[in-house]
Amino acid sequence: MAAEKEETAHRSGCPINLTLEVLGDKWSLIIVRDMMFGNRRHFRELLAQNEEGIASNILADRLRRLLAEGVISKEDDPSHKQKAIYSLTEKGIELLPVFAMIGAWGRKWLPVTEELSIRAQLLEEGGPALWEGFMEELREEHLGTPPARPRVGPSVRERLYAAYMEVMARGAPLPPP
Amino acid sequence: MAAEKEETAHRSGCPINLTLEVLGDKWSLIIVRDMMFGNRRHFRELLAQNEEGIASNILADRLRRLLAEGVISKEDDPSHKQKAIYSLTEKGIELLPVFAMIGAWGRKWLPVTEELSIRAQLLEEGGPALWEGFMEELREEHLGTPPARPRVGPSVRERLYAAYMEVMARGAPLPPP
DNA sequence: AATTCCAATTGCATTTTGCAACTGGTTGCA
DNA sequence: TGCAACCAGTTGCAAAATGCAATTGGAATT
Repeated sequence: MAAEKEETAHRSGCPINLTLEVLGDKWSLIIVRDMMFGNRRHFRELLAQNEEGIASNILADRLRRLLAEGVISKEDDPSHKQKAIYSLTEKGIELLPVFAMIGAWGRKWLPVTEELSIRAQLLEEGGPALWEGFMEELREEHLGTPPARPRVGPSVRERLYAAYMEVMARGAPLPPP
Repeated sequence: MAAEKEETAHRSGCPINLTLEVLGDKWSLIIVRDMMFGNRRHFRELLAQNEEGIASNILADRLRRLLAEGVISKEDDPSHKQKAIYSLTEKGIELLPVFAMIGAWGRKWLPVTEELSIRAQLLEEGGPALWEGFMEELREEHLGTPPARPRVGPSVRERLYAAYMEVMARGAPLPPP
């Protein structure tokens, strides 16, 4: 028998490198972003509502990989025999601070549009306290974890969405119908 | 004449997406990491001392792209007519918090080796105050910015390197000769 | 019974990656 | 002065990844 000692061979044991081996392409984090901030849980939602126009074969491939890496999980939708529900795992939820930092950097240095960067701005201004609140919400939604204490007022996701809508209402260029 | 209205076409104006368009591959951040934490400034250093074994054509291509994106800069080495010195720009230096978060995530969730993750651990424990100190050092080294106030004691880079050597001395597996 | 919805898969052309060898020039040393 | 080592890449080529459009087989809706 040939050797197959471990799961996969890695280029190195450096945390930066290993993260890039898992997430270092142009689509994986886009999908996690849509699940996290856009609350997309089905293949169709991820495909049709994606801002960047991901192709269905790429989406299927990346979902498979993220699943294999334990960043997301997949289960049957009880109401539809052929619908699958994708959820973030704790490993995936904890990518939030990474998104916050990447978003802040992109907002500062790249030609972002206002309506798509307002969420990044709020996340940056809210800091770790807001991140933790959002992660708690994600644990409720994706892991079924009961809330430590009942929430008062709108959720972080609702606040992010409200800010987005407000920018849009102020006359930001409309996204394609 | 055909239309060529802007520099490049983007998939969307989302900060996450734009960052991925610039850095979303398996090598770009590896190169920035080596420049930032390993103090590699020449092509040969980046090529030969790279832990993951980058190929020279990939390295040349990524340096070209990072240069075009303004993440790094390039100048002639006055001492060697054919040596080029690569430096981080402010835009590149400000990737440090992104590295800190990615490193923390990788350290928690991926099979890192101790000797290659000790730096990530120190960066995580040091928090934003340490990051700012390191970024100040990088501005001195790469931008020539005079220090706001003279440094006392070892630099952040020296401290990170000392911790790495200490782990190695404790008997971590040796890297290949 | 027909249409729409669902999560993908297939075929194919294009692009990117990875590997090894090589290039034209410069520098250091005997 | 000559030669080896060093420098920043480039070249050629095979393999893999990506992008696009069309399609699949079954399930829910009307």
